[in-house]
Amino acid sequence: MTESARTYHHGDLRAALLDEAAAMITEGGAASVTMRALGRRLGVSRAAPYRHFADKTALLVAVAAAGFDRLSGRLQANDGGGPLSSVERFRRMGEEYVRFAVENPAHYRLMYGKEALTRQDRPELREAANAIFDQLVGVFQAHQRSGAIKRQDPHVQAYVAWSAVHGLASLWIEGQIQATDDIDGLIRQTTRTLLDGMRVRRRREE
Amino acid sequence: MTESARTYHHGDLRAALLDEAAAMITEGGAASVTMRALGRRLGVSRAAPYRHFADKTALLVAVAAAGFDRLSGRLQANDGGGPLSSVERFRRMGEEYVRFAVENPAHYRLMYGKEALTRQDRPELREAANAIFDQLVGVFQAHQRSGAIKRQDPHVQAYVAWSAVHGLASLWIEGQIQATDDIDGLIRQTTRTLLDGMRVRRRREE
DNA sequence: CTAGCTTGTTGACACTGTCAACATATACCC
DNA sequence: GGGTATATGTTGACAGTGTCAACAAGCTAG
Repeated sequence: MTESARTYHHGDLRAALLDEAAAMITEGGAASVTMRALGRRLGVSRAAPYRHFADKTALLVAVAAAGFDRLSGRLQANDGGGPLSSVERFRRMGEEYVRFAVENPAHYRLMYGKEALTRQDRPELREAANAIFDQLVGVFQAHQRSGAIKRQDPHVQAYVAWSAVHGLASLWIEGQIQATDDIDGLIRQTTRTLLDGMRVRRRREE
Repeated sequence: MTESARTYHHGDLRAALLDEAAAMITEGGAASVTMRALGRRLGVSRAAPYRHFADKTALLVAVAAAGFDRLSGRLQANDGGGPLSSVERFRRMGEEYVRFAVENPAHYRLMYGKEALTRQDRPELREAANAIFDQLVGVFQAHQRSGAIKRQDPHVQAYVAWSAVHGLASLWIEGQIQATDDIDGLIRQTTRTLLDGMRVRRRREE
């Protein structure tokens, strides 16, 4: 009514729901997303969303999956550039990853936290997360080939690095880091410490 | 009625609520905690909890605070031991920290996630978390004094280390790490990489 | 044009957090 | 002791939630 002669059928409610849900998440966190509010905001009835998503969890899973796509795209776009050294590739990847989380805190939480998404295992999300992880593993493999870091299961190295970066993003998002507001500095310190810690060294130490 | 002549007054409802809420969190996550269910499980009416906690968030904050106490206690108990090297102190601290998270996933999530606890700033939780962080900073100060790692703002080092450990715990809890079930191995790799990365080195590199 | 599928709507149910009004037990004072 | 204030517990009520069933409107293929 307010908008251009809205017909009975919405047109593309599914996409609109995903957009609107993402907007609500940004505004007030995942907890603020309500099936009824979604309908209200889109000028549609409260049960309309159920024609497109089995339940609220399914909706949120779809939003999270979209988030993974965006993150993955950003990481890849940032990686392509020129013929970068593997050190630089890793550094950039970490920075971009944390930046995404910092810019989209609620969205990031939804993607990597199980709280809002019940405890159910969602294969779609698992796959999306795995794809990003595999990208990271690839960087470490290249990095090993260049001879800069220890030869060792790159999955383990990737887990360690991912932990550090994810942890930094999480703590920052949850407001646990207050002593400084220099997130970029912390990111640099983190990536440097990781790379130094994985570097080959003369004297073995265990 | 079922229990030893329950009187009108419960005796110590407040403590019972905290215990029961913690139990429910363990069983079904923070989302499964319901004021009404709490009353039901304790044989008390649905509004009774409101005599002890202003609202549900206050209850959960109290539970989270109790969790911080337990974690802090565990870390300290584990630290006291003998005259350990600072390397060993850090290693143990990291291990104990992750172990706590792995053993009490929902509780840990509640402590460090803002999702379940609205976005409000809770000074009590902040303080509790800070106390634990300060403990970590102390370890790094000692570690610097022993000459093993770079002289640098120990807060930064502590943030980097905390990030890695918190990230590992989070990823593990959320089921993101599946390639291996050797959490202990990952903990060791993480702490070693961190220490190596902070070690003093001959040739400077930037 | 009509039959059927898709997408939307409304009514209803059980559940939630929370408040106000009321009831009972305990603590304390004379 | 008696009596009153306070702390603690109870019930009724309200608005809000996710979700389903029954119904309605529009689109699409024959």
